[in-house]
Amino acid sequence: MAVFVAKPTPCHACPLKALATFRDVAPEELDFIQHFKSGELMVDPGATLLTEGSNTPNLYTVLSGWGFRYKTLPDGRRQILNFVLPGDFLGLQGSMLDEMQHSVEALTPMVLCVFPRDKLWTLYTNFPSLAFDLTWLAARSERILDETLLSLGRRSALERVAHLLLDVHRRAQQSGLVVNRKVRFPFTQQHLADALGLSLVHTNKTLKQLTGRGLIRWKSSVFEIVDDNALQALAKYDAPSTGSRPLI
Amino acid sequence: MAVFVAKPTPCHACPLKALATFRDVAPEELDFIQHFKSGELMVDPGATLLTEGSNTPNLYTVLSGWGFRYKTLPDGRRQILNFVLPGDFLGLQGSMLDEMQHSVEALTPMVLCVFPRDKLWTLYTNFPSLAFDLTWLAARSERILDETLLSLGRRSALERVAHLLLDVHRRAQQSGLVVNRKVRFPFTQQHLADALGLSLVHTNKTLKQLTGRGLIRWKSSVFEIVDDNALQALAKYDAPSTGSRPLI
DNA sequence: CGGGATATTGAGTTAGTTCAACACAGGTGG
DNA sequence: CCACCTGTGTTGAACTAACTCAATATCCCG
Repeated sequence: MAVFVAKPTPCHACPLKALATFRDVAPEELDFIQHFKSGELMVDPGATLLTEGSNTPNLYTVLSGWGFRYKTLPDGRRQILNFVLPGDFLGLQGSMLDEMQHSVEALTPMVLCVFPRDKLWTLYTNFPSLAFDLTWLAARSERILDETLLSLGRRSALERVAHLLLDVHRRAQQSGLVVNRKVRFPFTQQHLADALGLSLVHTNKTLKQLTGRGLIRWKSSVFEIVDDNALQALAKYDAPSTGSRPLI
Repeated sequence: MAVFVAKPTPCHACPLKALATFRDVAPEELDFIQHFKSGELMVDPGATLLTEGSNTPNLYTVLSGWGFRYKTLPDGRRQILNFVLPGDFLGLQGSMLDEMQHSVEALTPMVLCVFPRDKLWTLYTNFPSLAFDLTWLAARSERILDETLLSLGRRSALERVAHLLLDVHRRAQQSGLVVNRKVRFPFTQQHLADALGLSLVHTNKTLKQLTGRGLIRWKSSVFEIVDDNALQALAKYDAPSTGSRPLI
């Protein structure tokens, strides 16, 4: 299910550091992060690593693997808020406000960097640059949510599917998961549907349409964008530029 | 349109401090906020105070008045991301990431506290408690967006309208705008529709239904919740508790 | 009192849903 | 190695929630 490792990879060998999108970290910042980190968590696919209504004592950075953040209604309807990829930061809401109001589930095996919440305050007092990074991360996910909200509220199914695929693809690319224009998508059409606010059937038909028009290819979990320009035009997609992102 | 006042109300007389939901601020924090604040901005209804794609040199706290945050698609479709009430903080995305990706428009005359972005870093280095507050605010708006996303993705029109009304009502209450169970709503049904991802006509019909069932009253801009319990049950509404919020 | 914005209502249309059947793939046990 | 089983994907048909169009009513302001 989920295994905690107290003696993990040291931060100076962090796999995320290699990625182009991350900002340079000063040695003393890295030292602090290392000190802040209590261990690593390894999670199996399908496991729930954060639960709505509960109260985690930890914060997490995703080192590898995919997951998704979601909420449910009492009768079981599920809305996926966003997919979680390497470099994403989890659990801030639980630490800042009183409790987590969403859940997170793993789609693949995941490795997470674990930070105890009670050391969070030292981060704010001793490392303003990292505190700034945390706010930066929060602002970034807010922006992503804004964009998703626009999609669910005002884009047609076709535009919506196109937009999500473009966005997931771009984020996967930033995490170095796109090889030779191809990514392995670890989620099902049901996950897509729940992220898009559509039914499974209609999601399927819409995907079919995108494939039929020669815009994408998605066969046995390998996904590829065939006609990037056409897809972007259809989705009214603006690639969000954010500058380089923090490591923590 | 918009007038900047350099010599405004001092922070120790801040109208927000009186509200129950705000946390106590230490005198030296208040001094810093005062120092951080460069003036006040008075905005007329209908004026756009932040524009998508632009780059504000300022951050704002809403002292009084209503507004809304929104995004548009190239063909004009508009999605209202959330309504803006006193105590809300604006412009963080513009300061953290490179540019604003949404706009903000005033619904009533608004008074905003203005903070220059270039002093933001001193806040992080000198006042970790306030830096923490900023992250707290970002986490809070993220939570609100999560909830909205669940609504747009998975709630029916009736549930959705009910949910939004409950939420706006609650936030208005926290800002001290609810008197005798009644609030003055400064927005039109078109605004509601754009916030809900529904058409104007359907929003109207749905409101009618809520009124007909005796759940709400909304006549010449005065809004009132008649049957709180029934409305909450219908909306599957969970009142989010956050503890006390920061002043900045 | 007139005019523009907002709200209301009915009628017809459609995008997306639900239901139901079937196809396909991979994984397991006999 | 095959038969089966379960989860996922695909497709058609019928249905409906929400949309668009269009006309009318009401409100507010100068």
